[in-house]
Amino acid sequence: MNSRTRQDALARHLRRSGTTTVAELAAKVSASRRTILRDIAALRDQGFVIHSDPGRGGGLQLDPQSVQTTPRLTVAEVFALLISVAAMRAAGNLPFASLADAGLAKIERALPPDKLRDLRRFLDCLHVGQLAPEQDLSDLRPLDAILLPAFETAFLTGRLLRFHYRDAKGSPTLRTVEPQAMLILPPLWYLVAWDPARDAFRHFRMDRITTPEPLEDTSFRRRHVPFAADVCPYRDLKR
Amino acid sequence: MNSRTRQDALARHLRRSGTTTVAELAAKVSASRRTILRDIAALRDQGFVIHSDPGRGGGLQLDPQSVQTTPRLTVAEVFALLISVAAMRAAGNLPFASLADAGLAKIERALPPDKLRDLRRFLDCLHVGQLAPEQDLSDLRPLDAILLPAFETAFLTGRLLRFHYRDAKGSPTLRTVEPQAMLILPPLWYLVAWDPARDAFRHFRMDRITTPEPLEDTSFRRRHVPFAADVCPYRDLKR
DNA sequence: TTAAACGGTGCCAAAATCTGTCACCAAAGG
DNA sequence: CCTTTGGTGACAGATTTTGGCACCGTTTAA
Repeated sequence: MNSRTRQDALARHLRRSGTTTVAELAAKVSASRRTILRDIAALRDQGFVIHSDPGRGGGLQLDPQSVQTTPRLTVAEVFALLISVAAMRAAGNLPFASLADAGLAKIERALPPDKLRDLRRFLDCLHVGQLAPEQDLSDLRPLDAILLPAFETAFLTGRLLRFHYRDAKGSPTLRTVEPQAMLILPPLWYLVAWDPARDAFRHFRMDRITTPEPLEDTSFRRRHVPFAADVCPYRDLKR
Repeated sequence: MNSRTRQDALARHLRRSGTTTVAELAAKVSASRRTILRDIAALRDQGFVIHSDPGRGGGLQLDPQSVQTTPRLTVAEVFALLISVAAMRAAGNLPFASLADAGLAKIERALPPDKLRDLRRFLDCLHVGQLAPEQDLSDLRPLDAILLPAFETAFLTGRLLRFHYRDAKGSPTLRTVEPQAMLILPPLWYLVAWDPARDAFRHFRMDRITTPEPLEDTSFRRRHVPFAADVCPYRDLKR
């Protein structure tokens, strides 16, 4: 057994059983008492707080406060979490927001710098507001997981986006547009894009978009997006 | 230099510089070519995807997709994130929910088992629904960060909770109640509790609660919470 | 008071592992 | 053909880890 894996095993055993003795641990991982004591010292160096009581009935005890959770997330999962929280802020007052923010900030800090830049650029295209109450939500459907990576590449590399769209009346069309922004009006999500075929801005409800496909063409320019009532069904648009 | 720190240094250098050769890395950490190649193999074993091109102009290239971020979160932050997402689900359809869920599942898995049990018990007391539209939201205030730890201890250890409350008319009272459940009707949060002084269930809007204080008394019992319109201003209550 | 059970430290030799060197192979490009 | 690049196997020496030992301080029970 490797030195590192043995120390991990010791930490796991300490977490499970409230109190243990050095002899027990030695039997568990089949190592000598001396080695266990050295490993305990190493764990303490790594920041684990391990109380020890000498004498009969004594033993080792891991302070659970000192154990930090270190999940391993992929970049896409971090994207999804941050976008979700951005949407939640739009929904109203977010309880315990400061704690959740602290957690998200830590998650952000762990991103590699290029991914962090991408993330900020992506979130810059995100606008949140409150939906006007008279909106019809009867045909709302859950969003497809394919949308996120497609939108990511389209926004980050500035590509034309082609997709099938089913409008409010249910008639399907194939669109090829310049993606400019995303608008969150919970529970609805919109893609705000310039439609070259119509020479005008259009907003597309995301749950009506299927089979999105970023094209090779990156020749279009960023435009100033007019967030006005005649373009999007929003109320009180704010960042 | 330690074997592990050297491998970390190599990973860092690979992340920064797009393409590198073995010879460059060897010069960087002043180790032999053979050692570098062994370290590269170890990194690949650890899950890093490193492309390699033989021949002139070739070299090593780290696939950024394979780099996982490993933030260090405290238990309270994980609580806050999970509660926030529970609230968000209540707000409507959650975009990219499957990805965010995968991230949260990883975060949960990294929790120590006793904390995970606590978390599940706490979330069991959480009920979400949709607010009836006629509700008055004019005096909505952000929640105090002190509430979360107080509610945590009250629910997990089953203690009486004492707090100051300011009702809809603005008149302040001091309450001592048995906390039974939490109700989320975005953007409002309610504490559902049995009030022994009135011998009945009461719901308290959380943003009207100040200075919560868990008492020593743990003698009360869990009750069946009636989520009915006459108790809570909810619509379509669902888990 | 004594003895046993517990954590903790210093030391040293044996065991295990890591490292560098060397020879050599395969692929790519001139 | 040669050069440049990654990749593998083998082996001896350097380095680290490990286990055993003696010993210390504390606590508790006999």
